[in-house]
Amino acid sequence: MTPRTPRTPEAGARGDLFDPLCPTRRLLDRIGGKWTSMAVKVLAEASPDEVRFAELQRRMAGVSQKMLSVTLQALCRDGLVSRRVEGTVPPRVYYGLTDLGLSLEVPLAAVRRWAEEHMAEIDRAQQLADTVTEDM
Amino acid sequence: MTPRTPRTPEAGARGDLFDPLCPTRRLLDRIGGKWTSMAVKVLAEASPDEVRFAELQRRMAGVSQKMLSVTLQALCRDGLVSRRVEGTVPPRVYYGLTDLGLSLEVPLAAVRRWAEEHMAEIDRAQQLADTVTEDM
DNA sequence: CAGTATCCGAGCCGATACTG
DNA sequence: CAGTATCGGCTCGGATACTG
Repeated sequence: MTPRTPRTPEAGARGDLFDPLCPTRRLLDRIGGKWTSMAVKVLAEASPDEVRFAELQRRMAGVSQKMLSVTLQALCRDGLVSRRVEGTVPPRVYYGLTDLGLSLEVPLAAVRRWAEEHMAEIDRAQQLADTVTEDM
Repeated sequence: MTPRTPRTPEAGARGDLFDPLCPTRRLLDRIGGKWTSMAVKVLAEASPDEVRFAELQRRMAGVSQKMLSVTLQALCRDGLVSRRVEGTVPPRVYYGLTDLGLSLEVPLAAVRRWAEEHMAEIDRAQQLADTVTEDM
C-alpha cells in the first residue's frame, strides 16, 4: 500500500504533476487503500490518542485484524497516526491522529461531501449507459 | 476499476459511511485508479469537448493506449466525461468533462493542494521511521 | 486515428492460524 | 489484547499485437 521510498526521490519533490511519482499520485495511492480513509475518519471523530486497537476494529465494520494492523502501520510510518503503548500484559495500545493526520481531514471531507452529493448521479448515468449497451 | 452495479444498490444510497458500498468508498475506488484523476485534471484544463484521444495521450505522459481507453470508458459510463465522434475514416473523437465531471475538480483540487503542501512531511516522517527500524 | 484483444506479472486484500 | 505469519484469489495495469 505504501512504498518504502520512491525510486527517484527528487522527482516527487519537484512538484511535476505529470511525473508518475508526483505528490498527488502518491497521496491517492495511500488514501485509495481500502481502509485508510475510514481509519482516518474514525480517528478524527474520537478524542486524540484515545482509541485502542479492538475499539478501532469494532468501529470499522468489516476490517480484519491483519488489514487494520497493516493500515495503521502504514499511517504511523507516514506520520499521520500516533501510537502509544501502555503496560505489557495484556498490552494496551492507543491510536490517534497527529496534526498532520488531522489536516488530511480537510481534503477527505471534500471527497466525502462530493460523494454524498453526487454519487447518485453517477449511478443514474451508469444505469442509463448500461441499459443502452445491454440490449444488443 | 468501476463495478457495473453494486451488489446491493440500496446500501450505497442510504448514506451509511460504514457500509462497504458507501458513496465515499465507491468514489475513492474510482479516483484511486492510476490514470483517472490525471485524466480529469487534463480535461478540466482544456476547453470543453475539445481534446482528442491522441492529444490526451500525449498530455498524460506514460499512459498506454489500452489504459487511456479503459479509463475514458469508465469516466464516460459514469457520466463524468463526454465523447463526441466526428467522421468515420479517419475517426476523430473529442473528449471533455461534463458538468458533473467538472464539479469533481473541487475535491480533487483539495487533494492536490494537500499533497503539494504536505507530502514532503510524509517523506520526512517515513525516512525517520525507516532509519529507526532499519538498524536492528 | 482510435481503438480492441490477449497474455501475464505484481500487489491488494481476505481467511485462517499462531504468539508474547 | 494486540498483533504476526502464511497462503491464495482476484483485479489492476503494462506489453504487445491486431483492426475498421
